[in-house]
Amino acid sequence: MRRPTLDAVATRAGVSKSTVSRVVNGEPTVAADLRDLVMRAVNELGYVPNPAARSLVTRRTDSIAVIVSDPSTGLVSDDPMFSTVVRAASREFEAAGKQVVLMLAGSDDARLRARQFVAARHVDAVMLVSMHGADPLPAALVATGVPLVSHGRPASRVPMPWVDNDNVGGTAQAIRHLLEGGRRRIATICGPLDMSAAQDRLGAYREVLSETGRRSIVAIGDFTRASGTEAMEQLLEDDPALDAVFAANDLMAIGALRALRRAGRRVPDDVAVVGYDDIEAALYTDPPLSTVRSPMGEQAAASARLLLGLLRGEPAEPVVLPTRLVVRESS
Amino acid sequence: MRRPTLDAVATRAGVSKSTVSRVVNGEPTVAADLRDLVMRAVNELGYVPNPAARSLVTRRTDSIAVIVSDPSTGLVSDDPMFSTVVRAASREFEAAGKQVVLMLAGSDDARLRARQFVAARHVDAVMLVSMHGADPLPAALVATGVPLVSHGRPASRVPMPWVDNDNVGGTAQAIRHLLEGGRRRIATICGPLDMSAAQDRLGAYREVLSETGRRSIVAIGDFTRASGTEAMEQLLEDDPALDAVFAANDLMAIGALRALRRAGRRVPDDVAVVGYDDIEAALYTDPPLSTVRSPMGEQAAASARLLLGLLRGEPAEPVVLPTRLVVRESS
DNA sequence: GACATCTCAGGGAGCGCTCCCGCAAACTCT
DNA sequence: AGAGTTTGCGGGAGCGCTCCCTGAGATGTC
Repeated sequence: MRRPTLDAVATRAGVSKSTVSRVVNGEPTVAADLRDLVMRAVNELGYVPNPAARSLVTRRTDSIAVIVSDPSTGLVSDDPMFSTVVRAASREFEAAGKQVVLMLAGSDDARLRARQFVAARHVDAVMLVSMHGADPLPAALVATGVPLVSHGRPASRVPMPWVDNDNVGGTAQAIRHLLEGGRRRIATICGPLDMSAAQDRLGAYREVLSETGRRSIVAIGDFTRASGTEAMEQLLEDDPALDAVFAANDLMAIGALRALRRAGRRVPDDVAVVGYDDIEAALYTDPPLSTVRSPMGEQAAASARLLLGLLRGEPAEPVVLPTRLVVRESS
Repeated sequence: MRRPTLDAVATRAGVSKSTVSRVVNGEPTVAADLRDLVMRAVNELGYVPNPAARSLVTRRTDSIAVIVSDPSTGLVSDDPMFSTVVRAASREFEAAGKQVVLMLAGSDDARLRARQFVAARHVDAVMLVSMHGADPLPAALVATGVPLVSHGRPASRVPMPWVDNDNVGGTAQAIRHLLEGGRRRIATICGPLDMSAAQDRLGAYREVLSETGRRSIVAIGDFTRASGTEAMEQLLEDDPALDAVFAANDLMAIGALRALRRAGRRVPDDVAVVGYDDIEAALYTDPPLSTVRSPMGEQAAASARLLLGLLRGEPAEPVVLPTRLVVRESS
């Protein structure tokens, strides 16, 4: 038993396919009585348009790919960024009547699939999330001619609009705050350097310190809790006299807190800690974490809106959202 | 300028559309030399099949909806379950060549959209995540006749296979552990009671306590950190002499730790705390959290595999995955 | 060698929809 | 009142693919 088609509805309502199509698509040029007739037939038959047939002729799919770089190695992690960004973007897209196709660009294989998928015009547009600089996917997608937007400034120079938060300004606020608090040996745990957010935050840290004639103390993490712990241990070994640490995200700050606790350092008395992002967990650490609030959900929503605008033919310029320091008890 | 079609490839290769179709779909009944000829034309033209045209005739879409209940009220939260489950399921589906369409079933409007979307056969199958008992969506989806699976046993009686973890066994282990540690007044912070996981965990808590002749001390949360803090404050007020608390998930346990800290109770000396799930954050609390390890990612992957099996026509039975207590320093 | 069987390529219908075109009826205007 | 314009509906081509059917040539059988 097959689902009812436009033709079936037309026959039942005693009108033509064209009229049913017009009614279903909400065109105003249909007489009210005919419209009612058609709607009754639609409801009686439980008619739902076939999206494949529709998009075959319209060349639209009304769906948007959200492509997230996802490390294929290791376990799935509970990255709060993923949840916040994907949800916020999804809400925005769904409100605009667009379907969200989620793709994880972890392996080379997955990236190839994503490329093919977009090339096949399975989606009308693509939103890229947390791409690494070395990733060839963004450039490959630009070549398909599909509208694109990046959540976060792309690390490599690819021509596409993006939305980011003020990484430089936010970091500068954090470091100045530590300096004003009398901290003299301020270390940082930075993120993976092939990502623009990590680069920008590290750059701003260095910039502010060099302005005041202080030297940088850097350990490299990868934005995970575990890497924060490791990096902190490394820092304590490198410079046991450090009195503050700026972690490039909260997850690493949480990891650093653990390392400090195990090393017997008191926070903030011995070492001040400041994170970045202000995820919900930052409120629940002991002591509660000072951090730079980045509007992650807003950034994702703004990226989504930018892309929707692009789809309507509006121009798109990069957007930088403001950040602000939230001082709690860890600094 | 339009994308190349099957016809274009056929003309270029000097064969028929049918042959190109066979080659593209990997059918073995094509002579090797013809196959090479076709593949060369495909590559030269950059041909990618049009998925809409294909699914119009095959009545398959090769995509699967993952529908997650998402509270429309309030901010987007950084629920680690969302990240873990969605990623694990996506990986499984993508490995099987299926696209994942993510839908958030927050508002009634979104639920209606999801229903229509599935009714339109925009997807071949549906995976439901963390549905509430009162939600009419699961039953509505069953009515569409699309293959379904639920991540977590559905709270209401709807006929669909599901994968869950051993909520009862896991909770029982946790409570017995607290009893064996000499705890006498064991409270619980349970989840929203319209969810089966919350029901099962609360039921097992009550069961074990009543076996030993002890009374229940219950506060209700909603699986968020904030609700854990509130519930813990309530519990301390109701029974200041309590010496242990079992939180129905780690997020609420983390919230409870905060309330205990603010109330000046030492963990585990004054109050032992045990959570549920063993999310990564449980390792980073102070003290590290004892918890019941539920294989969340595995559960999601198993749900996905069950659904893929269903799609291949295999039968599907509910699955319950084992859990195990992980004792750390909070108990 | 005659006939049946098998293999593999091509022809073409048809999936369900949109949208252009044409036509008839209803207006408007001088 | 007649010609021109507008409005609303139906007819039908065509989107790009799959898959059934047909038939030519290769292979097998006695």
